[in-house]
Amino acid sequence: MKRWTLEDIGKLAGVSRSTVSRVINDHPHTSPAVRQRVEQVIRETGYQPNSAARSLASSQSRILGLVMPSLLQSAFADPYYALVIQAISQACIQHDYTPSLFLFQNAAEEAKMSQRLASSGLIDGLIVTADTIDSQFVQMIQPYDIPFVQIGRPQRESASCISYVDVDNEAGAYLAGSHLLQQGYRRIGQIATLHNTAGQDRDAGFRRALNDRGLPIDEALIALSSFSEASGYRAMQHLLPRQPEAVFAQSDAIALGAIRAIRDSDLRVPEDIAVVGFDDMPLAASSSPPLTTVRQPIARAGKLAVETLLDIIQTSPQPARHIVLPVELVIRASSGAVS
Amino acid sequence: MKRWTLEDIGKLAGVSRSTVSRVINDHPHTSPAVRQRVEQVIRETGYQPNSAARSLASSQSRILGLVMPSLLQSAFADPYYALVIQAISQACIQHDYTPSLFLFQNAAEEAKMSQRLASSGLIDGLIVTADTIDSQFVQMIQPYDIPFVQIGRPQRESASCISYVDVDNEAGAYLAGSHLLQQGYRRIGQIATLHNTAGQDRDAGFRRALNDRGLPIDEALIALSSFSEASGYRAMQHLLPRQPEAVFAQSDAIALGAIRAIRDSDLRVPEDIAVVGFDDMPLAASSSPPLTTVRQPIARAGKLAVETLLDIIQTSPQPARHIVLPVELVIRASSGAVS
DNA sequence: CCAATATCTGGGAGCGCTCCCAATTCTTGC
DNA sequence: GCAAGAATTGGGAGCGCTCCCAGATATTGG
Repeated sequence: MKRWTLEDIGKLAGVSRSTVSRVINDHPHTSPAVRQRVEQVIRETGYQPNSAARSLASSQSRILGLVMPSLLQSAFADPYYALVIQAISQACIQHDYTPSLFLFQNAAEEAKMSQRLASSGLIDGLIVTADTIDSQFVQMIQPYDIPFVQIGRPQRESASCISYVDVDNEAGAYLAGSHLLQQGYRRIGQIATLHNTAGQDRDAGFRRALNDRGLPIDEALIALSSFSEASGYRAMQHLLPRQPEAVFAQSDAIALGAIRAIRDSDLRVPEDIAVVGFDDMPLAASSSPPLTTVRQPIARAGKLAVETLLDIIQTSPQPARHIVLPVELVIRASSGAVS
Repeated sequence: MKRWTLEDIGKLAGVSRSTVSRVINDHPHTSPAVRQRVEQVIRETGYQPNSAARSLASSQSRILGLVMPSLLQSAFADPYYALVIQAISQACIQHDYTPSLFLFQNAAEEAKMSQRLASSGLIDGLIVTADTIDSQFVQMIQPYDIPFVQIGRPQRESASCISYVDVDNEAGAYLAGSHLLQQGYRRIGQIATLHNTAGQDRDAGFRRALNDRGLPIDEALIALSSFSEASGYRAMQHLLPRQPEAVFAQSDAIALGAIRAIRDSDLRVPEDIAVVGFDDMPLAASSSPPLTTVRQPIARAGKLAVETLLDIIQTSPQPARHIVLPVELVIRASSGAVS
């Protein structure tokens, strides 16, 4: 297949380069007859404009970068990331943008790439999922003027000047905690992940739920974990001797691990210990028992992140956009509310 | 931050555009003194070459596309894909290439994008994970002359002329089957996924293992499934009434679903039914019981796919490269071999 | 029917690089 | 000490597009 150029197509259609360009970019001031003829030729030749030339001339690449800094091997296995990636990829394609993926293993890689990402012009904007407390990535790209949006709340100091799309983790955890209280449980444990902002917010919501009912927080019933099944299992093993009646796990993966730990000790869910998760992953509905959990709209968040970023690119970075999506409690068997 | 150009850097270093270009691209014929001066200026300014201009002039983008056609929402949740993506992203960055991700939902999207991917010059090469029997994607890009590598064996008709990186699914399933036979099991079931080539190969290996021991295949003990936990659960439910002594599940996700189904029927693994999986996902080692499974080198396969693709790009598409990686059996508790 | 305006079209300039060739400078050998 | 050759360096051309302006053509009103 020949590599056609605008000029070629123009010649074949009997018009100039510029006219073909106008047709392709849907600019006004082209007569319907000409437009049709050109479109015909484009269809017949299978012409595709050269993206490099386009980028160079228009100084925009129509490529969006998705950056996930310093993920542990296991952390990335959480289906959460797969869903985020999928949603963003979808949204990009829908808006005729190309998604590029940057998964970094360590700070050195981040540093090396941040400059390139920000100033080679390869990428029009960045979506960053850097809500771990110690991630430096956002600080590294802020000095550059590349548009970016964070998924998840940034750390407090910088939150106001950074655009982000988040889900209402605090409210979700509040719902989860309140639900367990409503079921009559009093010794309620939590498996928490405090090294990212989502975990902190969920922790805050959980505590507020207990406070609102006048229940003191028993710190011995709070176990720390990372966002993985195995780590949820371990955390639950620590909690078991303290005999909680119920546990709020900060993610579904953690909840699944916790359930496994409970069953391995020959206890039943929810009869002996009730469990609530967070995320509503596909797995949650079909686990044994089906998991009561807080549904967060991951796909919508991803889509909104892309659209917010495009808005920033097309209009102006100021003011920073802050979007917080509502979540809902999905009640299933694991919390003892349904048989 | 100013957007520097080669010309700017040249002026600052007292040399010409061309010399700076030579330094950046590590071409020979530059005096050490000049080279050092230029590198100094580049460091001070933070200059990054404009990728669009580079692509246009050199007609290569240093972008690799990763295409995953028509994945169901749930299929993508399988950590397998996350690991593949991670490995490929890593390998790209290592080789100074940028990975782009194309997840397609349906055939229409595939058709629309295949042409663009193949002939806009945006992408230097493609890695395709299209081993489902009915995927048309490979056929759609074959007419173009864009280099591509498939992960997983292509369908028979086209396998010889397509470069691919695969793992030895047949041998792995043979190992799994033989292992169960060696444990003394005779009524051995299989949960199979036949709509992709990996599943077919695993099926063949499993059957060969049984055949080699003179055991007839009981088709009633073979249940069909897709690559998901939930679907493994359902398949196992079908198998349970037939009372298999052991089950070979074609993936770890399926195996986990099967184990859940077995336990939900108040049977034990491995005492009542032994289970072997395939993949050796991170989860497999820490499940209850730990899963005997066939370890496939996903990260290595991803890395090799990238490197094979780069080799094709840099040298020639001919002859087609065929790489089949060995797998190994990892024996854990679920097959009854260890206490 | 022609001037005035609105609509359409063509071509020059330029985006920031790479590639190539010619010009310049530096070596080296006899 | 000077020619022949090798190592450096500079600048033109061009990659395929977009953007803009000027010229051509069509449309309208008086």
